[in-house]
Amino acid sequence: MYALVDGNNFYVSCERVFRPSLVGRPVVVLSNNDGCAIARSNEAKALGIKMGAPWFQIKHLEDEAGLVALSANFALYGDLSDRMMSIAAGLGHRQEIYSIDESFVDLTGIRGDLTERSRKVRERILQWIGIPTCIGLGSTKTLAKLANHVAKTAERNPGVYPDHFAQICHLGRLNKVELDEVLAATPVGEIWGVGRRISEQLGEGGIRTALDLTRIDLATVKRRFSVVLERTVRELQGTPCMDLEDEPPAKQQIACTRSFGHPVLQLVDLQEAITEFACRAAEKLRRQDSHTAQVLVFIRTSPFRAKEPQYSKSAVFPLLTPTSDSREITEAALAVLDAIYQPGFSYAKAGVMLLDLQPAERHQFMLDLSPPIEEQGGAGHSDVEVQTVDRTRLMTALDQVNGRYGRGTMLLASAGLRGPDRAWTMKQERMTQQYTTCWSDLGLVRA
DNA sequence: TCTGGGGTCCTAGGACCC
DNA sequence: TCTGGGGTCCTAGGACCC
Repeated sequence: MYALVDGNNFYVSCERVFRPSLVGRPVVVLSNNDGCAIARSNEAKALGIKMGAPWFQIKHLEDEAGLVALSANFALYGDLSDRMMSIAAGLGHRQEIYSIDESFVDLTGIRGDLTERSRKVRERILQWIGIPTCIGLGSTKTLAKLANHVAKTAERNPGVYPDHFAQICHLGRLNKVELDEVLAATPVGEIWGVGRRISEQLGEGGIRTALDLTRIDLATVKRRFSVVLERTVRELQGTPCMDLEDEPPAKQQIACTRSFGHPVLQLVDLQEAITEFACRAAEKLRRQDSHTAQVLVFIRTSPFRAKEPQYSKSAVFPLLTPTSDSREITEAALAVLDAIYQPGFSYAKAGVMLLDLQPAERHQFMLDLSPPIEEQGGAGHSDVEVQTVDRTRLMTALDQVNGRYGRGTMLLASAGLRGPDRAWTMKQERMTQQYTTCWSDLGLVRA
């Protein structure tokens, strides 16, 4: 049996912890650059605001309906997520943190009333952290996901599913007839792994509900769609096909990409941006103890400004010796930028991606074809080894300084020294405080 | 005027091998 | 006129997730 613990409207709930006046009001959290809505309170959903709706299209609801919009405060959400996850972990023996607001918990070997146990964990998260959650239980991860959907829907839209499923839904306790009723009430597009495209195609074939999907022929699914969808159908039928991943595998690629706050035309501005993205990506790379062998850079204009000339280009720089050194990665990235930059365009977005990642302990040295150096006396380390050690220590020091005194305390000169005055700096006009991770942002209590 | 960021997996097709 | 069989590896693109 698996449980899925999921924070309700997570980013909005995080903001409400420190600003209780937002409870009961329509609230959205906006993406970087205050671009579009990436989290909505129930009241905002009731206003008809869709996931991903551009802010400028819903801004009028500020005056008309009292809508509150906030800039994304990821430092706050990440910290509250950690706290929520540590309590959710107590539900069972093993936990997979699936996203910032969701975790699967393996309930194998847990005895007693699982619904009651889940309810207690839910209450503890609500009381200790302040985040409301829903918990779904099922015999496979896909069914636990479905159960979670049922729990959330029953809480928000009475009538779709039986009321007692609100907040906690244990599908494992249902008999066949009851389970079929739940499946029949669930549109196929709500199933984990069935997106918009596949949902449309299934609909054309008359498959509209989750129940229809469980009754489809497995061989046909595999042939007409893929092994991925076949696995989803099996899981829906109660056969586990996906394991819990309690130890997250190392990432296979690492990216840092941003849309700019203003259009960027000058190469020098792009160079600063690419330097920063490359250094951030390199930092993430070192955190997981990997090296990269390929650096990809892309730049592009805005596809939304259709009247302006469009340009989009990316290219890869292969590194002869895999590395996690910010200087080498930045040098490669800037070389790519030079090669793909075209003057005369208004650039809207750029990014750096590190590909072909490998464990740092695997060393690939250059084949040295130069003539052997005459005996210099003393054994000691070879030049290559000394360089590697120095470089590692330098990068460790860099990460430690920035970790302790804040991002950007020590940086490469090509990142520029203009700080927030840079042409491309993100727009974040509605930012809340970093209440839990920054001393100067602590909340004030007025007596 | 204003439209996010960061990932994963699978498949088809081409290049290449013997 | 007639042109095999069985592989691997890589890449681009599509689908999905939050």
